[in-house]
This record gives sequence, C-alpha cells and structure tokens, in this order.
Amino acid sequence: MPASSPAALRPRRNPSQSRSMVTVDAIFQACIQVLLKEGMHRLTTTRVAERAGVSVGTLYQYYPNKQALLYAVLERHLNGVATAVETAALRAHHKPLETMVRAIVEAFVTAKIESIDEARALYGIASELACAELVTAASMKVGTALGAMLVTAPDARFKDIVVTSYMFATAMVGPTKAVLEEQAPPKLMRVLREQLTSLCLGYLQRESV
Amino acid sequence: MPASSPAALRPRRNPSQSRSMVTVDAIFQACIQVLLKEGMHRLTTTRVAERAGVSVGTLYQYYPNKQALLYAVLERHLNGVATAVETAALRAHHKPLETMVRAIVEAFVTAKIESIDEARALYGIASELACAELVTAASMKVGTALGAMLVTAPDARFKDIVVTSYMFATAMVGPTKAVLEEQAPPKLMRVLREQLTSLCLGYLQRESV
Amino acid sequence: MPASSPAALRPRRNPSQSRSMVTVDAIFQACIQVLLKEGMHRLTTTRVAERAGVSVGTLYQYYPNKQALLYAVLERHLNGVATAVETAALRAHHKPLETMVRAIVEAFVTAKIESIDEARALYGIASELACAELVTAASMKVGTALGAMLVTAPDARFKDIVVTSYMFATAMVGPTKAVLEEQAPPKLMRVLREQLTSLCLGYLQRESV
Amino acid sequence: MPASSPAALRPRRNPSQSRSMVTVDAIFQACIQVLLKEGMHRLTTTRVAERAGVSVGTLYQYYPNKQALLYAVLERHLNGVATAVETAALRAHHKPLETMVRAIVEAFVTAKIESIDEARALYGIASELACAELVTAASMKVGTALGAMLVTAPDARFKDIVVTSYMFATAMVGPTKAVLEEQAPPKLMRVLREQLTSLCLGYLQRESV
DNA sequence: CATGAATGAGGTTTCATTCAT
DNA sequence: TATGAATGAAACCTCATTCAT
Repeated sequence: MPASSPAALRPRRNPSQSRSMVTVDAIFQACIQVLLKEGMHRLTTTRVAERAGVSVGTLYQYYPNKQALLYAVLERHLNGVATAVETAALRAHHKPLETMVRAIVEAFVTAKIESIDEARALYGIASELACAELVTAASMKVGTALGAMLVTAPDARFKDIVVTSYMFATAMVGPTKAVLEEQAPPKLMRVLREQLTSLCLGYLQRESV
Repeated sequence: MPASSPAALRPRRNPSQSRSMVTVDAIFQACIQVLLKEGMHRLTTTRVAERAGVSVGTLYQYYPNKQALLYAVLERHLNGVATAVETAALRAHHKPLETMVRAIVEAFVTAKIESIDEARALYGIASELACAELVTAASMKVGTALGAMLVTAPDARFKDIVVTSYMFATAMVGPTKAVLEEQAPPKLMRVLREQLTSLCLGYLQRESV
Repeated sequence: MPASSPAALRPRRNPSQSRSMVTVDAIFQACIQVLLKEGMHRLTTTRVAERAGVSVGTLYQYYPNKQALLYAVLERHLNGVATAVETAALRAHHKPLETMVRAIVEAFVTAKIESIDEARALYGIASELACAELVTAASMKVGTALGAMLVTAPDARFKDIVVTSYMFATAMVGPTKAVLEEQAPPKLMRVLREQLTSLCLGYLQRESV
Repeated sequence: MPASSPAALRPRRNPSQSRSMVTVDAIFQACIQVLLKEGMHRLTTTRVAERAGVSVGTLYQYYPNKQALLYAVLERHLNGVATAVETAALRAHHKPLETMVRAIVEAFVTAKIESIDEARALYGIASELACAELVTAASMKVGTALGAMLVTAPDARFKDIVVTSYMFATAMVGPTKAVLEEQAPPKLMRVLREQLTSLCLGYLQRESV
C-alpha cells in the first residue's frame, strides 16, 4: 500500500462528494488522453485542465503540482497491473508449474493490454521525480506474490525463491513493452502470451532443483 | 546505420578536423554527465555547453537543436550495445546453443554495465520525440544478428526465427534494467549473468524443434 | 472616526447581532495571526477564513475584498494607539511639561508593546493601497491631541504648536519601530521609555520660548 | 560591506562589459520608476523589464529572482544614505556637539531628499523577505559612525554611547518619513532640518554627563 | 568560427472572488 | 446565511534558440 509517499506528491483531497469525484476523474482521464495524443513533452497542466473541461485552478485543488498528478496516474496503473498479477497468483497456488505460468502471463498481458493506452503512455514517465519508489513498490508486490505462489508448486522447488520470482516478474516486461510500443515484428503481438509462457516456463523449469 | 532519420535531428556536420572532434566529444560527454548529475529535467543546452567548456553558440554549431543532441547520444549508446551483441553473435556462429547464449548475455550485460552511466541516464529518454525509430533500429540490428547466429546452431532448430530471436533480445532487457535502476534485490546484481543465461537458454531450448 | 474612506474598503455591515460579531471578530483575529505566522505575502483570504473557522464565502459577507479586511485591521490598530495617546494627553492637561512627556511616552510605548504582535505585523502594510489616509488620520488625531495638551503646559509656551506637536508625535516612531523589529541593540529595549522621554523632553524644552 | 547576504538574493553576475552595464542599470532604474508610478503591489518583473526596454529573460540573467532585484535596489539606497551620514560624521570629528548634529542632520536629510524618489518608493519594502538584515546593517553602520564621532566631541561626554548614538540615528527617521510621505503638515517640509537639529541636539545635551 | 547577451513564448502555480447548492 | 468548488487572470520564472560582435 502506498502508505508512504512524498508529501508533496500526495493529492490535496480525497473527494467524497459526487461533484468532486466527477471532476477529479475527468482530470485523471484527461491526463492520460493528453499523454497519449500529445506525448509527455506536451503534457502541460493547462492542457490537461482544458481537455478535462475544467480550469487550471480546479486541477490544482486536487493535485498540488504536476508531478503529483503524474504520480497518481502512474500509481493507479502500476497498482492495477500488480493487483491483477497478485490475484492470479493467489488463485494459482498449489497448481502445477505450467498452469501457474500460464495464469500469470495471462493476467500480466491482459492487464497491460486492457489498459494499453495507459501503459503506452506511462512507459517513460519513470524517468521523472521519485517514481522509482512506485516502480519498486509494484515490483515487490508482484515479486512477493509470485514467490508465495511458486513455493506451493507441487512439481517444482526453487533454491533462491527471491531471485527467481524477481526474474520471473521482470522477464515479462521487455517483450511486452516492445510489443506495446510497436517496435516488435507484428506477428509477435499475436503470439505474445504463448511466447512469454515459454520464456518463463523454460526458465523456471531450469531453476527447479 | 540509421539511414532514415528526421533531417532536423541530424548533426550539422560530421567533423573531421581534429579541433572539431575534440569539441563535439566534449559536448557529448558533458551531455551525459549533466543527464546523470542533474537529471533529464535539468538538462539544458546552456548547462551542457557550460560543462563542456564551450559556449551555447558553439553547441548549436554542431547540433541544430537539443533533440539532435539527445538523439546522437542515444544513438551512440544503442549502437554501442547493439554492435557489441552483434560482434559476439558473429563470433558465436556454429557454436552450440548454450555457448551462444552465454556469449550474448555476456556481451549484453558487459556493454550495459560498462556504459552503466549512459544506460541509466538514457532509459527514459526514449519517451521523447522520434526516438522510437532508434530503439527499433537497434532492436532490429540485434534481432537480425541473433537470428543469423541461431540458424547456425548445430544443436537447435527454430520454427519462427524472427519471433524467437526478438524474444531472445528483449527478454534480457527487463531484468537488466531493474538491476541498473537498483530496484532489484541486491543479490540479483551478482548473479545477473547466470540468471539471464538460464532465462534465455531455457526459452530457446523449449522453442527448438 | 474615519468619516471618509473609499467605499470599496468599507466593511459590508456593522454587525450588531451577536453571532455576527463573534464571526467578524474571529476573522479579525485570524487575520492578525496569519500575518504573524505566515507573513504578508502568505496572507490569503482562504487562509484567514480557514484559521477563523469559517468559509471564504462567509469572510466575503463581512468584507467586500481583501483590502477592506486589511484596512479594518490597520484602522483598529492605529485607532487603538491614537486613542491611548489621546486619552493620556487629555489626562495630562495642565501638568508640567515633563509629566506630560512621561505620560505620552508611557501611553505610546505601552500601546505599541501591548499590541506588539499587531504592530510588528502591520508595519509594512501601509505600503499597500490607500492606507496612507489612515496613517495620516491617526497622526493628525495624535498631533491634535498633543497640541491641545501642550498649550496647557504651565511651564512652557511654543511658537508653532502644529509643527512642534507633529515632531513630538513622529519622533517616537523611529526608535520604537527599531526596537520592535529587533534591529536595535538589545539594551535599548529596556531603556526605551527613558530614552524616548529624554528625546522628546529635550526637544520640547528647546522649542519652548 | 554586505559580504554576507543570502545566496538566493545575490545578483547573478557583476557585469563588466559595457553593454551589460547599460542593461543592468536600465533594469535598476526601471525598477525604481515602476515602484514610484505603479506602487509595490504592481511591481512585476515583466513590467520592470518592459519599462527597462528589455525582455524578462534578460532581467533574469542579472537577478535570479524578483526579491534579488528589490534587495539590490534597497541595498544601494540604504548604502547611499548610510555612507553619506558616515562621511559627514567623519568630517565632524572633534567639532562641538551642535556642529556635529547640524552636519549629520544635513547629510541625512539631503541624502533622503536627493534620492527622494527612491526613498519614497522603498519605504515599505522592508516588510518583504530578508530585508531586515539590510536595514540592520545600515543602522549599525550609521550607529557606529555616529558613536565614533560623538566620543570626540570636546563639549560632551556620554554614558552609554551605543544606546545614545542609536537613538540619534533612529530619531531622525520618523519625522523624515512623515514628510516624504506627505503626511506631515506642509510647513514641516521647510523647517525639517531645523527641527531635526533641535530634536537631536536637545536629546544629546540632556544625555551628556 | 566562437561567444554569450538577448529574446519571448510558454510553463507552473497562486489566489481574490463568485455563485450554485 | 453559509459553504467551498470552480474560475481564470496574472504572477514568476525557464530555456531553446538567435545573432551582433
């Protein structure tokens, strides 16, 4: 849980009234849209507010500064993906290794593709202030969940569960990112899940004692 | 070589005279240093020129704009890594699969770590204008080199060499990036090569008919 | 009483109902507190309202704009000091000159020190819009009162009572301000009354024919 | 000398080239002009630049921020006055007390009136950040100079030279300020020097043992 | 060729004030 | 009446880029 995050990056209020919630959500969505249509270097608070149909002032009532807005968007995205993987991991406890891997890959890719817009827009924001924490937190969440799952595999046993599950988690990132950014051969898009399963399963079987 | 790149991003001249080369290199290094010490959002042309010991005007004699400078830096970095892998791939032709993988991982990680400063500084620049091409170009270069190598493996044969070699290339990226950005468990740093080898080899062996 | 003051700066109502009076006073006190703790450049209507425990909207029901609020605060402060001096002057009629001076100095310094917070916070507001009038009005009030007092002195007689009493009034300001702003040697704080008496008495005796 | 002043408030460069010097001086003068014609609360960096006939960017090449500009203006003014008094004090060493006082009053009032524009514009800036130091520094400079002078008076001797000279220095401020801000009865303008002399001399004679 | 002063559009952020609820 | 979300003009400041010297 993001209990600890730099004060300066926290939203200014957690809106509970309905009007506020509409507003804050509009800003949120607008941020992603601008990110997509204009790119990171044209993402200005004014533009986000404009697209959200509110004034800049309103934006600043909910987020103390631009970073905080990006932080929130990135946080939500990472949390979404991490939670999806976590849930899949929980469900796959005690299943055979191959089933586990298929489940995780499926969850990961689906989450990324479902929020493909966000995903594509957000790669590359990590280079900004203090986002490292968020990425680290999400990685740990996923790593831990995967570790907890792997130890319950009936048909495999791992020497160094921490390293193994971290590799498992990060191995999926490269190919997926390449596909989402359309730098990969188009065919890979269609067989991505298959391939990722093969990648991770091959690795995990090698690492099993 | 990136035969096609937006005219606006090309350097103004390919300096062949010695004084020019010294200057252009100083700017180049200064750019990386600023990137590292100040971060992307504090990278200004003036600051780069200052650190390079020249005036802004001079900088603009070699690069038509800021993007071109970043473009050049990124290009050189990617090219360095890609070429290192390519060379390793060439050398590994006709070797057994495992030897191939070890050689490639070694080359990739070594290149990244040797230029660890550049690497760390440059992740996240890709989110800027027109860099996608460069990344794609480097990926293709690597992918092609790996493909050409893999088909010569005496102990393996692949159905879809394009997809397989692209997966091979991108699979290494995720874990390596995590380590370089220090988001990985510290132990992973030490066993990274080992683990990447296991990851890629496991995959390739599964994919071999 | 400031019979003439720009319409825009007048409070919206002279609250006579008890609830209103509580509110307006809370705003008033909050204004001074914010001025002290945050400084003039952080004095915002929202902050004042917050600290007063009311909403901005409410604040604007009692003061048509920010200037009016400051105006009122400054007015009350100056009036307090002026009235204190005026009262002391009245009481000192027909007393010997030295007694007069001691009484005035005592009243002036006491009033300033009692409301030392206000005083410190308010110096420097006069540089804002239309406050000159208030200062002038207060000066005149004091000057007039002092003049009326001085002419009753049994042991002195002055050629130009207007000039003399104005000098009397303003001579105390400089040293007092310096002490309040802690720019004076600390010792001066303790002997301020003594010194001011000496200053004014020396002057007045010289000016007496 | 203002050897120590907050780094953030120091000018960015001490221009030595002629073009720069013209520019920096234009900005300086423009600042005072704006202060006079528009008032403190309308003093914006853009407006100053405009009036100086340069762009905002240029302004910021010489002053890192608005405060620094004001700081510089105030510093120069205070220094001017302080130095004038200091010089007069030096010249008056060993003269009789009355001559001393006349000389100091003359220097003080003349300095203020000569730079009456600056003086009028600058009263009230002290309420801004970190200017207290400057005022304190100037006060000390004057106080010290006056003290050094007073001890050489052949016809007077003071118990507490620090307090006495500080009182001397600050006593002149109140009436002078009142006159410059035109809150005083008009006649006072003409007899100001006379009156200030009387004020200070009366005080000093009383304090002399 | 090199310099660096000058430019000014454009970015972030604040805050006095209004008005629907 | 009281509220506080929304407004948007306007402030401060940066920085890629040019061009006279």
